[in-house]
Amino acid sequence: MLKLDDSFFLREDVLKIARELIGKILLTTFDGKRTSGRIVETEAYQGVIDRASHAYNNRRTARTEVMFGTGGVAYVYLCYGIHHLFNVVTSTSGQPHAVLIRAIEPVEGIRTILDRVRKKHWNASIGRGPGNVAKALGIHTGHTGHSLQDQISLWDDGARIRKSAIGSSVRIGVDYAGEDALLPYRFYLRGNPHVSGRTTLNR
DNA sequence: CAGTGGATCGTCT
DNA sequence: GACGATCCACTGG
Repeated sequence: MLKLDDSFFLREDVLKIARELIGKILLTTFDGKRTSGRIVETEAYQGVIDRASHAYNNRRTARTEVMFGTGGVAYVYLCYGIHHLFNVVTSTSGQPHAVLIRAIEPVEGIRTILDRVRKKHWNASIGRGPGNVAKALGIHTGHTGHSLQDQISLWDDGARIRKSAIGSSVRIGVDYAGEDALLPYRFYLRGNPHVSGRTTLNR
């Protein structure tokens, strides 16, 4: 296992980073409980020029400020009052790019994960969808701004994903973004049961 | 499998 | 005061 260091996140090409994160391991250690999952679905949000992004048009607020800072940290926000959505902030200061982690296939700490999602038995929906990713790994809005080298970290475990195994599509739930809603900025591991979204999007 | 509606609250206007 | 980078339960085919 090789930890992804800052140089991975500081690059400018957020689409490339979103694609490369497919197959990587997202690991958290909270209260001595270690849980991890393989990333099987991501979405890129391309800063100020992307109408789907919270940072569109240089929109700086207390909430979005962290995206304008240096990459390699977490941006977690509350959606619909219920769901905590975890993003990886990328690029250098001033370029508010981010990658939303939309689905994981759980790897380590299955019992802890089952406790967190209040399920008794394993099933393929665990880790499916961004709200469920954060829930399974214990990530919440309080982790915004935290470095991705500590309690939350990303790893390359050596798994090699063929380019043809990664599909792309439009992003989910961004209808408000006008023509930017049509951009193919969502990436997923083909055939993986933990991937979210309609089946027609996942071919 | 697809479509619908309710839950729930921080954030921004 | 409106709404959202969602999820689940439930309906019908």
